[in-house]
Amino acid sequence: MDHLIAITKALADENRVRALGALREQSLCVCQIVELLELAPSTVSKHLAILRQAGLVTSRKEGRWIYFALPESEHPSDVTPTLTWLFAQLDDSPQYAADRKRLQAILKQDPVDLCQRQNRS
Amino acid sequence: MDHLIAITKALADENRVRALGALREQSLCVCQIVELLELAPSTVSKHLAILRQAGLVTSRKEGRWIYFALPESEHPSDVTPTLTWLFAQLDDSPQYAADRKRLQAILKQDPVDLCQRQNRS
DNA sequence: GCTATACTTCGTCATATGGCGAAATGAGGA
DNA sequence: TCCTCATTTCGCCATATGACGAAGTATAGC
Repeated sequence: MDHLIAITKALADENRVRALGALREQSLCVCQIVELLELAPSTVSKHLAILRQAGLVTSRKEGRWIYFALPESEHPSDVTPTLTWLFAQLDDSPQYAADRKRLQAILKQDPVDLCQRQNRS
Repeated sequence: MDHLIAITKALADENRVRALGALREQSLCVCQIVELLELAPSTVSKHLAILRQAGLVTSRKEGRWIYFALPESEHPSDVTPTLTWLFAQLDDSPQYAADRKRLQAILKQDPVDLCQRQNRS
């Protein structure tokens, strides 16, 4: 029950749901999610930590960057049904559609530039 | 998206999830859910209002009693996939098993007695 | 009508949550 | 070694949430 509630609490925030939606197609580094959600890096970092503790995302360090991704579906503690349900709910959402579109533009930019612009402001 | 977040927020509380689990088999009046959750009637009422606003339960007045139930699966705004997912998650939960057992005992009691005992304390 | 009572609404409180900026961490490159 | 910089952790604040009891609503029964 504790794990289930950790999952539902993690999903009970629009920005965290949007982050999951963004990770549906590919893994992303923090600065790309910061760019999408337009929140402070520290805030996004906290959101991602909550998602990770619930087992809804994994993170992998690659040099100075940390990439977040959805867990492998082969993983034992399986949150796949949860994500399947969530994405089904998301498919009709205008917010999700808008995020997908904006994400395409973000992915075209160099992550280095993204981060530097975020630190400057 | 707003509706989705209303649903996830409604599910982000253990007592509300337990209430949904209790309603899986049959509809219940408020005093029966009060008895199960061991919370003040006013607290339970608020929880049920949140579940109702999210469309996860319906309520039907019958004399002095108000019965809560899961929505009919034929209903247009369908939360069935949500409840299906939730119950699948719940099936392995010891808390859910314990609640089911306790609920059997509660159902054997006269609701009138339940309510009167709750008002007395 | 009046009373009893099942439930909801209101007011209040303690704690949880989500936001930010400043400081800490840790890996790459000069 | 020292600096840069992507990310996290910390400290703080405003608001949201969950709990209760008291007061309000509405219905059954006298």
